[in-house]
Amino acid sequence: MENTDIANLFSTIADLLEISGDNPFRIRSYRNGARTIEGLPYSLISVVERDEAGLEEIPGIGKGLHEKIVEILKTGKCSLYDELLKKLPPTLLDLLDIPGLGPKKIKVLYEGAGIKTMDALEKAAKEGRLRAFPGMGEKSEANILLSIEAVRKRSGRSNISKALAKAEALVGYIKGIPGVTRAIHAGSLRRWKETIGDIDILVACADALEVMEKFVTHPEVERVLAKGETKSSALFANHLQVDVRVIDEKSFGAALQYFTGSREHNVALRLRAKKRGLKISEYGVFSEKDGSRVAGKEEADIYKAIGLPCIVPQLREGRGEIEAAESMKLPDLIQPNQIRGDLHMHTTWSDGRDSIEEMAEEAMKRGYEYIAITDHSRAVGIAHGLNEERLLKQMEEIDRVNDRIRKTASPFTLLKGSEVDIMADGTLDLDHSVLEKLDFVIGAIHSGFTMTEKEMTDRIIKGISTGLINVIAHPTGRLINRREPYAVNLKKVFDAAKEHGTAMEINSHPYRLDLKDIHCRQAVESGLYVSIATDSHNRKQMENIIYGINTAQRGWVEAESVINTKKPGDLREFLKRG
DNA sequence: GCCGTTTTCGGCCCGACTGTTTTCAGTCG
Repeated sequence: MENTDIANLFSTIADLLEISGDNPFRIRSYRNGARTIEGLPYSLISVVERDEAGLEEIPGIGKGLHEKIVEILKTGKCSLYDELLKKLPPTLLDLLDIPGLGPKKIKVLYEGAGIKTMDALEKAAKEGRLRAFPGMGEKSEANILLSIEAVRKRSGRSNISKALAKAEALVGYIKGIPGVTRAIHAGSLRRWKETIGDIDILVACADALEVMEKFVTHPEVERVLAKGETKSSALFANHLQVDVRVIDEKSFGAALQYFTGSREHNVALRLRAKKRGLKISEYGVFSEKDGSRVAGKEEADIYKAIGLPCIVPQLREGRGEIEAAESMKLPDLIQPNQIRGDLHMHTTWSDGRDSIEEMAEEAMKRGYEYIAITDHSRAVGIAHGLNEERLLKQMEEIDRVNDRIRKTASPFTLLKGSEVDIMADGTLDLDHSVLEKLDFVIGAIHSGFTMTEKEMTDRIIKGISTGLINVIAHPTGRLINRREPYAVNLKKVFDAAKEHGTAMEINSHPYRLDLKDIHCRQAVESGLYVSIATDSHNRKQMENIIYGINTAQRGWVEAESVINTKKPGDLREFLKRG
C-alpha cells in the first residue's frame, strides 16, 4: 500500500459519501486527507512503522483518518469503504464524470429510477424519463446526452505541453480583440501541473460582452457550455475545456491569485484571512468590518494583506507552502538561469536526429557551459544503441569536436557519456572498463517493465552498486497518459543512490516528467542530488528543459541540489567515482 | 472528520451560471 493507494481510497470514499448525502464537511475531510497524503514527501508506512501517533502530526489527519490509515496498512482493507459499497454500486462513481451531473442528482436518479450506470442513464435520457425528476427538464436530458458522448470520447486530462500551446494561442487571440488590456492563463497550467483538466484565461478589457462573444464564436469551439457577462466556458477540439473570465483591473491580482489555485491553497488562504478579520474573494481582499478594500490589483498584495510573502504558483498545492511562508522558510527555488548545461541527449550515433556538433551549437546558443552526449547502449537495438567499439569511436569524435570548440576560445565543453541499460539481471549493458573511461554515465531501464516491485528495485540497486552510474534516467519509466510507471520502491533506490553518490534525473520531456514533483521533493529531502535534463533527440527538444525546471520547482528543489547548476570544474569533481 | 490567539463545540471559502424555477437548488471551479 503506497500513499497513492490510500489517497485514492479516501478520494473514492469521499465521492461515495457525497452521493449518499453525508455531511459535506466530513466529505471535505476525506478529500483533504487524500490530497495531503498524495503530496507527502515520505511514505505513510514508514510513519506507522516508526510511531503510529506521528500520523496526527500531519495537518488534516485527525483521529478518524488516523484509524483508517492504520486499518488499511495493517489489513489491506477499509471497513467504511466496504460498507459504502454495500449501499451504493461503484458504477455510480462513473456518473460523477458527467459535467452537469453531481452527487445530489445521481442519488435521486439511483433511488428514484435505479439508474446506476452510464448506459442506463443514456437510455433514460433518450426515452425522456429524466424530466420527471425535480429540477430536470428536456434541456437537462439533451445536455446529459451530449456530456455522456464527450466523456466517452475524452482521453482524460491533457498533457501540459498541449494545454500550454493551446492556452498561448488563445491568449494571443483574445489579446487581439479591441479593448483588451490584459489576458493571461491561470489555473493548474500556471502552476505547471503535469496534466491539465481545463484552461482558465483571465481578461481585463473595456467591453466584456464583446470578449465573450468573440470567445464563444472562436472557429475551434465545438460546444459552448456557458456564456455569461463575466464567465464563459467552451469545449475545443480534443474535448479541452476553456473558461474565460473578464475581470476589472482593480481586481485583476485577486482574480489571478484565485483562479490560479489550487483550491486547497485558496481555502487555506481564505481561512487565514478570516482569522484576521478579512475576506478574500476573486474581487479582492476586504475588511469584514466595513467592507473596505484592502488589496486586489496585484497578486502579491493578496499575500501581503494576510502577512505572507508571495508564494509562487508552482508551490500552491496545499503541501505546506503556507506554513513555510509564514516562518519565512519558503525554498529558494531553482531558476532557469542557474542551469549551466544539459546532461542527457542523443545524437545520430543512436536514435537522435542531429549530430554531436549540431547539439553543441544549440547548447552554446542557449548559453550553456557544457552538455553530456549520452547515446543509447547496445541493448536498445531499435535505437541503434552503441556497443563498446562504437562508443570508443564516439569518444574520439567528441574529443575532436571539443578540440575544434576550444580553438574558438569558447569555454564550452562536451562531456563523454552513455545512457547505458541496466539489464534485467541488474548488470550493465557495457563493459565496465569502457564505462570507466567516460565522464558521465546514466543508467536506464528500457525493458522488462513488468517485473515485480522487488525484482525491479533489486535490479536498479544492483546497477547503482556498480559505482559507475552518475544518474538514474527517468527513474519510474512512466509515460504520462500512455504508460504507467513500473513497480519500484523509490525509497530503497534513493537510499542506495545516496550511498553510491548517484543522482536522480528529472527528465524534462513533457510526457515523462520523471521524477515527478512529489518524488523530486522526496529525493532532495533524502539528501540526493538531481539532474534536470531533456533527453533530447533533436536540437529543438532542448527547450523542454523548462518543463523539468518547473517540475523541480513544484518539488521544492533548490539549485544546490541540482548537479547541472555546478560549474564545469565542480561538476567533474562531483562525477569522480569512488 | 478536523480543528482551536473568540478552543472541546460549533464552526468549516466564495461566487457565477444553468435550468428549472416564480425565488432557488445544484453544479462547478
